[in-house]
Formats: sequence, structure tokens, C-alpha cells
Amino acid sequence: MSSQVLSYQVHAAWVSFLRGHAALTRALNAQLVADHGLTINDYEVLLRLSRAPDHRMKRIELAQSVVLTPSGITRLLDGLQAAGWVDKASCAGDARITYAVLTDAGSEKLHGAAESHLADIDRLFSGRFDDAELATLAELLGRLDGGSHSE
Amino acid sequence: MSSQVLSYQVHAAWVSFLRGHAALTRALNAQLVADHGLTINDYEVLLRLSRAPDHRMKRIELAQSVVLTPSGITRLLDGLQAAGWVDKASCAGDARITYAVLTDAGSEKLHGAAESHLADIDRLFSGRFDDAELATLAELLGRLDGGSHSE
DNA sequence: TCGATATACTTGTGGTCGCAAGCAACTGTA
DNA sequence: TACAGTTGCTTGCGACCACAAGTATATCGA
Repeated sequence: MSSQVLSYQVHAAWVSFLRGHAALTRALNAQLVADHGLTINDYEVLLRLSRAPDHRMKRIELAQSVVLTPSGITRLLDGLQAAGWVDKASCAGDARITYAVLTDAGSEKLHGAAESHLADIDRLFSGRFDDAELATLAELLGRLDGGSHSE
Repeated sequence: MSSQVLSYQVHAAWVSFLRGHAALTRALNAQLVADHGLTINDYEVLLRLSRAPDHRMKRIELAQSVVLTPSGITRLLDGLQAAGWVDKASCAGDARITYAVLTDAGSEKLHGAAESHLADIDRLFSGRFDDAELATLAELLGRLDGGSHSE
């Protein structure tokens, strides 16, 4: 049965995915926490904010962009705010919405962490893949977060 | 600076990896917990044991195979043992070592969960990739762990 | 034999995050 | 205006897991 064969191939890819993720995030997160006191998600949130217009995003958009639930974003931003790296800002037209705004301190924190973190990532990836493979990997993996809501 | 360009490409792949993993594991884990009361790691551990000779593995080998720390494996196996799906067994030659052994109930549990879980995985992967892409993905992702893993 | 070191495992503690429930604010209908 | 439904966000709770420290066993050198 072809679906049986496909299942096996799919599962092989899936297991590699799980193992690779666990190994990489454990290493990268530990390094990032040790060097800069940031988790991977902290870093990614600061990065998204730094790229956003006016260095601000709605919390719900931020949650979607890093694949966290609303509660997850609340707690993550609580921490970043306590450290002074983000601020809250209200929305003039809709009082339900809160913006997360990158502060100057947050911007400095991000830039300070970026160099070593990118080097860490680079070290783990570049040794294993060439440029074409990286592009392939990015393209294939990029399909995974598109329509993951198929319930 | 070529390393700058490479860093950007690497980071794109890495971000896709993070997002894809978060989306997939959240969906798959929720489904597996709802349908069978197993986490993804529970399932993977039962699967490893089912493929091992005599349905048994040293706990430390098990930890490495699913990329968990020793403490993580202790607690995961505590749960599986409480449910009756694995047993402990001591090692005749070395009293420090404990084996985890799949019970008959654990074997049945695994087989009962496998069908729907594989279908869940298949549904999330097969719609997005063809056979050649799956093979590429499995090969590339397979490089991320030490390669000290055979199936 | 004895002590130092290494290995396998367990436990205390704390962090992160999802789910369910709840609150506040907005929108549409009448 | 009144009210129901939706949306954005927060909080209580619990699950999972890593790190550090502790226990028990094994091994090796003197």
C-alpha cells in the first residue's frame, strides 16, 4: 500500500525533525541564556519588534509570528517589560489592543545578543549544509507554518 | 562580508525550523494527548522500546535516542510505569543500570495509538510535500543529530 | 585495601508554555 | 439604547523539562 510506504517516509522525516529540534534548541537556548539572559523566544520577539514599523507590534500579531498562544505572549512580554526591553502602548482606536514597543534598551540588548547568537546558529548549521541546501531547507520548512490550522 | 550573507540565510532556515516545529508539535501533541493520553515523547519512547531487542533499553540510551536529559527520562518513565506500559529491570553485571522494558500492555497501547498518530503526521506532511521532497527533508534533517542513530 | 574519580540514576527547584476560564472592549442588530 | 456575539488580553492551573545537587555503584591507581 502506497500510503503505508509514505507513512514510513513521513515518519522518518518527522523523527529527524523532532530530534534535530531538541538538540539544536537545547544547545542554542542554553548558550543564549548563559551569554545574554534571553531565551530563544525572547530573542525572536525582540528581533520581530526591531523589524516592525516604529518598533511596535500588536501582541496578537507577535504571538502568531513566533507561534505562541496569547497567554504565552503575555508572560513572555511581562518578562521583557520587567527588564525594561519593551513597553506597552495602547491603541487609540481600539482599547482592547495593546502594542508591544521595543525600547532603546531593548534594541541595544538585541544587538548585543545578535552577534554571538547568530554565530552559534551559524556554527550548528553551516558545518552541515551548503548554501543550496540551506535554501532548500528554508523553503521546505517554510511551508509548515502556513496552514497549520486545518481543524 | 560573506559570513553576513550566510548568517542571513542560515537564520531564515532556522526561523522556519522553529516556527514549523512549534506549529506541528502543538497540533500533533494535542491530538495524541486527546486521543490516547500520550505525549509525543511518550509515544516515541514506546516506539523505541518496541524496536529494541527484547523490548528493553538502558535508560541512558533511551534518553539519548529521544534527546532528553537523564532527569527527563526518569520522570517520563515514571509516568509510563505508573500506567503499566513499561517496567524496570535491573542489570545483572552493573547495579547502576536500570533497563526500561515494554510490557504487553505498553505494546498494545503503542499499536493502538500508532494508527491515528501516523495518520495525523501524514496529514500534516503529505499535503505539503511530495515523495522526493520528503526524502530530501528526511536526509537534510537527519544531519542535525549526531548521526549516531540507526533505524 | 583504600581513596579518588566516573557513571547511572533520582530528586528539589524553577522556568516556560498550553488550555480553560474569565474580564474588558468592540461590533452588529434592532 | 439594549443585548448578543466576537475579539484581545490576562490569570489559575497543570504538564513537561532542564539544571544542580545528591545517592549508589563501579573502576582505577597507589
